[in-house]
Amino acid sequence: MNIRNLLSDYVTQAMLAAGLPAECQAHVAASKKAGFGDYQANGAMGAAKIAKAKPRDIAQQIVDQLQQNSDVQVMISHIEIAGPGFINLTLDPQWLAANIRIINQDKQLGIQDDQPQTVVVDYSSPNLAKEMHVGHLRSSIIGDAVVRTLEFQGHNVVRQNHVGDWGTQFGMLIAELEEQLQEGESASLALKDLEGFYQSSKKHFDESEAFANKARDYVVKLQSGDAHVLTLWEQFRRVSLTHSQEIYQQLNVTLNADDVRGESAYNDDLAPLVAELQQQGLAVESQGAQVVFLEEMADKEGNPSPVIIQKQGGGFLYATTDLAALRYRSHTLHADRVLYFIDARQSLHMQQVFTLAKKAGFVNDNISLEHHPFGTMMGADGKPFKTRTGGTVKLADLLVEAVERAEKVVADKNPNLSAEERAVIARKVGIGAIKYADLSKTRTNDYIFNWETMLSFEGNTSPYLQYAYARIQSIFRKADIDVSALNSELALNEPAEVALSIKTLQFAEVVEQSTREAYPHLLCTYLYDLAGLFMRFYEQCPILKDGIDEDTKNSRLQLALSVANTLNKGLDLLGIETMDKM
RNA sequence: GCGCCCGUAGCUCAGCUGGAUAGAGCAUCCGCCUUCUAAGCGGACGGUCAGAGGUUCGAAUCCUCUCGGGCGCACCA
Repeated sequence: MNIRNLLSDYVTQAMLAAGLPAECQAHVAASKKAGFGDYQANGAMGAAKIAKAKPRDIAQQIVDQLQQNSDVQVMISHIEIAGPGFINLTLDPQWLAANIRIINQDKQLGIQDDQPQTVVVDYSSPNLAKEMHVGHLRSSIIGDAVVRTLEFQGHNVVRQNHVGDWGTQFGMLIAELEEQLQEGESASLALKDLEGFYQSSKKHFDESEAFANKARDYVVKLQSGDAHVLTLWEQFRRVSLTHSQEIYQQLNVTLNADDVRGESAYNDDLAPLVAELQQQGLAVESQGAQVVFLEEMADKEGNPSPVIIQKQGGGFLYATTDLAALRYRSHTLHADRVLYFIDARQSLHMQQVFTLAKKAGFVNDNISLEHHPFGTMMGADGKPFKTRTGGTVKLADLLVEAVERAEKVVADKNPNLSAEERAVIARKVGIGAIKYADLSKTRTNDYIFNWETMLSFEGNTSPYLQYAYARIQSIFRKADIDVSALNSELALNEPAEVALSIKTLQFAEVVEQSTREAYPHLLCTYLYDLAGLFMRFYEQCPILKDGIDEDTKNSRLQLALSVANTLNKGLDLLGIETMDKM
């Protein structure tokens, strides 16, 4: 149940019934200020211009029609026209109360997408040659939040972890691995420190001519399918994927081994793909390379945008692999949408690949190809986030630090917890804080990573939301009844109760918008507002205190339940865990 | 040079398809715990929405230009 869509439908019907042209839009939105109703329809002003009439007269005609609609009569308690022609709509508390009861009986919290789509989501996609670092954080957690939300809406989501598991650097790594294995190391032990391994093999490569030649030879052997080299490559790949998988587990990211479909998976498709582009007359030789010139993306002077799909030496590039992946995603996975959560710096590349894929017929006509870029994670100095010594921050280290810092705060705030409880809470709080700090910002901007603001746990942070949830659970424990079994009439008398009910019932609107635009921060803002309204309700509307009659108590318990369920689900969609105590 | 993104309170950020008096948090200051968890609540202070034009009933939001910042632009991914 989506309040805004519902009202939008009613207002649109009313506008048509009032004889206004179909092009007129209802423009329904939640009101920003108290005193302007709960929702407002702003379409009368625009319609007045089209109909060449006075805005307030048009508004009155719309209102007259609305008042004849029996559904509106149930839903809306008060309609007024204000200012130049705003139509302010106040929701009926009884209608709100009835809907709170409905969502309390519904695991989907009133959310059901009527048109399930197949959505392929490309996210995380680390390079297996190196250890996962902070640069992978945003893609992994933003992508995962959108994936979880799409699945909750009932879409068929196909995760694609397009890992970097192919290319020239693997010759060097495999050669290094071979040497260390000969010294009696096991693969998993040799690769325990993946970052160090990469550096030592790079050093080896730079310093030893013999080793460098071997590395180059292994690249060729790898690509021609040499059994020995392939075995080494598989060992390397397996260990590296295990590293990633550990990170996903700690981060509570839903990717697993089945979702991995790396660059190597498209290896056999690349040569035929280039041949096909040549046959279509799209790819031409230029300076020894195979290039497609896209006039669709020409610059001011009309110079088409070049996409190199094969190097002069015959090697393929990531554009080629991405094209092959796109074809697979459209023709084999039958995607309606393909979402890419990739750094904003890749925008030009993504646009080229999308344009070319459509032009060459590698994707179906009505597919939606979407690059959802994000900015860089910055340090407090406003420069890309690095360690004190200027190195790359490993994701594993970052997560450990988050949990350690959280544990100190948890111990400080609540000394009554057992060591076991404290450890579990610290993990959920620390990981949640790091994820929420990222998810709550508009993804397209760079964002400044700051331990202090993130773990101060005040204001718009995940602990605030988790705390709101824990407070509600604490009430339920104290009430000592099965709150989910309650199903009596609610009475929403206090302004804090009404405001909280409305916000709770707006969950569906926010979920819809956040997947449509792939913006999890909309969900964060919503949850923060919801938690804030709950805190106010908590202060103003006692539930279990003396002097509260049974009906009021049961009403408030049910309202609190709807909030708890919404907070829990909302945080779950962000990949953040809740707890009953903290 | 061309292209993309960005510029909102001292700091970190919201501001939805143009809507009514631009909102939070932090910081600063003032209140509220013999407890439904103070990781909280209430209040105060704080803005020429980078600047200039334009579009219109109405612009932080759309268009143009200027300034300032970030990032891309043929054989790495």
